[in-house]
Amino acid sequence: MAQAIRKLAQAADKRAAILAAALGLFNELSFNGTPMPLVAQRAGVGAGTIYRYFESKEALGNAVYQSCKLGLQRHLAERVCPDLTPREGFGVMWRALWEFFRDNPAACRFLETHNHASYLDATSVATSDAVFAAICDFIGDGQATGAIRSGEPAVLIAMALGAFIGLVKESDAGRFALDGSVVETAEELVWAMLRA
Amino acid sequence: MAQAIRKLAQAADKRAAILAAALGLFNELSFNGTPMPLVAQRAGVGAGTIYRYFESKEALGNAVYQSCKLGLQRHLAERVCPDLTPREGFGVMWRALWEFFRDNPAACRFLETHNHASYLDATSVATSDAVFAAICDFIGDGQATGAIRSGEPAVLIAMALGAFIGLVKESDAGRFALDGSVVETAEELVWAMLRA
Amino acid sequence: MAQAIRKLAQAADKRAAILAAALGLFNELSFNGTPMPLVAQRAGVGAGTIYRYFESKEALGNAVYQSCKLGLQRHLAERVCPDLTPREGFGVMWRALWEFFRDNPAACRFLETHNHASYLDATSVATSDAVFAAICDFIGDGQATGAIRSGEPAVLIAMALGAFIGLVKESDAGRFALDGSVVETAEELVWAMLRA
Amino acid sequence: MAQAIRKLAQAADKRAAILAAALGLFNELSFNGTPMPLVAQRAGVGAGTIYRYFESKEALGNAVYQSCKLGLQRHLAERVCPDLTPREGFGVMWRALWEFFRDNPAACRFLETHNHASYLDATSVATSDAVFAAICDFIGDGQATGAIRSGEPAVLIAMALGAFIGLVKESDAGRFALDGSVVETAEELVWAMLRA
DNA sequence: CATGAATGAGAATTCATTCAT
DNA sequence: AATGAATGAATTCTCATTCAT
Repeated sequence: MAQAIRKLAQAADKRAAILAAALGLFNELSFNGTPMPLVAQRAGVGAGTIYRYFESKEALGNAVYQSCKLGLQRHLAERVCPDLTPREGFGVMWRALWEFFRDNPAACRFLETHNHASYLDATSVATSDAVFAAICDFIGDGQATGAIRSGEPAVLIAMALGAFIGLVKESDAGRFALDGSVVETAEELVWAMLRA
Repeated sequence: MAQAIRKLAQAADKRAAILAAALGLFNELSFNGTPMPLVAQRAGVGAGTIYRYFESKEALGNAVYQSCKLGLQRHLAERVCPDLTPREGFGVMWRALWEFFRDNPAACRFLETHNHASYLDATSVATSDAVFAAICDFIGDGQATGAIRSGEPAVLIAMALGAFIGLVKESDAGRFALDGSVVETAEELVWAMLRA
Repeated sequence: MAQAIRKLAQAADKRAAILAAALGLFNELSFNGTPMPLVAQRAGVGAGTIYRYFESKEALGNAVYQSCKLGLQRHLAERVCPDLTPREGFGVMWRALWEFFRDNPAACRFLETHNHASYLDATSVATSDAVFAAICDFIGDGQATGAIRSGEPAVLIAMALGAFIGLVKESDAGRFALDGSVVETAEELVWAMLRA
Repeated sequence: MAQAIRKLAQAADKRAAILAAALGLFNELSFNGTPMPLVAQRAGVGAGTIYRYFESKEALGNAVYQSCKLGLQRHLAERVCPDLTPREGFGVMWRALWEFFRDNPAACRFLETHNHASYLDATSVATSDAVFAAICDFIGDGQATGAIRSGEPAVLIAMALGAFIGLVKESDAGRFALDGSVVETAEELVWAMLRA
């Protein structure tokens, strides 16, 4: 029994190592630019081993994508709290985004600065939609209280998230350092955009 | 002479056809996922012909990137005008972005929804930097008059552009239609973010 | 002791299961087209277990081949009887072939409708030669009594066996059903070919 | 124009070289045991070149099969002649088989001593059926005149062809030399089997 | 003894690039 | 200058075999 658990743990470790290696390389070289043997090497496993955990490169790409999206979802869900004013709620969400980026920069960059259209499967798209919808609900609530501007929630979210991703991309391009104080200022700016 | 000009015109046509074909395919399949023979086919030229106009696939990728970026730059430069209030100036720029997207959706998507890090050369990066800097200057001017919030211009630009790109990406994801009225509303929101 | 016997029995079972699984798969997918893990799966054993019973895939292929050939040999030897007229003797042998096919269709198809040249070892070839030689002797006896045509026995056997295998192959191709009455008729035809 | 023809000729040469190389190797190593690069090497072309002429290894296997079958069909069709007695007609066909083997031993061995079930496509099967049906017609005609035994033509053909293939296989196994005199004798034996 | 996860050499196939025409 | 057939290195993926458990 203990043995079986150890095996599972090892398998989970390998799976995680492969996912982590793939995430890093997809960021550096893009999905299509990353050879599987390189993923294997960085994960410290044999090339064939990847195929014990993932059906194909495409499946690996989707697994990486979903693992990142679900990580973000969990991160947000853990921090969101219903008993807050809209302004406080927005602050929580914005800082959650920031913490997610700070703690998982690779995941955040992979999700948001790459184009996944050519390989995402239906499950991945559904996952992405679910996360987006969850954030939309939050905006909808704020609109109900009159604290947040009226208008299609999806449009507001697209712009607010876009602003955050813009910060990530341009700081990656070396135009400024994305530290806590910038993020704090940015929070106020985005709130100025959203508030009624 | 007339012949020489006709030849140049043909050559320019072919070059343009190759660039256009590559742009479309890079958007659909990503840079690394696009085979050169497919570019040739869609451009209506022989595979070898591409190499008369571009040294390598990487060179083609950079040419596409620069052609798109310069298109954007030209588009913006043509519309910007020094004798406007900051609010008017911002409106001009925002609508210029929108028109650029409306008239060159492929170029806009390629520039902003893909990650080019693995193949961009120094010239491409410099072009990108120049466009960004030009927009920064505009913000700096507005800040000087006190009409635009203080703070690092690059950060403001990153967020404003990010909001626009967020609209493009999420509308592509089918979350809403990106039409003129949405863009008009969005202009106000972003101005709310930028104004002092 | 009882334990040791049980173990042997289990081992024999596993060996037999592996041989049977391999035989079926070699027929369906050919020797080179059959993966060892699939053999293991169909035999209900672990992939590594096969290598406790057989040195290599090639050794397994040879074991399957020899087991089939020896099965055929035994089948024929059990039925052949020295005190018969040549015609009766031929009838016995022909029907033995037919029964072998009826009772072991996989073995018969594997032996006779596949080309084993690329992996058979000396022992397998020797086994095959021995079976062929045994049948040749039978023909030689018939020739001695004048009941069977003169001529090289090997040629006569090649043709008679060939006719039988032709029936198997073409019935497998769906051209007719190979039932007892066809085989009975065929016996007469082949005898017409062999008799003096 | 002359140029275009030359190109076609070169392409046909390459295609033929690939088919010939594949045929030889499939005989030696079996279809599944033959690596594509080895086919390329023996054909004197690059590995990628094969895929300009054949979609996949399976397609190559089917092309080889069909080219051999059609070669046999042509060979038989050229020699068959309606104005012969059944005995003469059979002699013509038997010798045609023999000449086909003598002139195209690789094709004959590939067609008849290998099992193609795991990769043949519908076209290949149809080709095979057509050749078999053509030979069946011939037997049917002989039966109509009363010169050939009654019974299902397919069964008679299966046995007659089987006898021929038996000669090929056992001579390949080194049991005797398959020369003209053996084939002549064999003709009589098979006729003894077929005649009324 | 039995297992099956792990491996890496080798398989099929693709594709950036060249070059004879 | 333009072509597109040819190439072979590189890619994705498979599988015979091993070995820790």
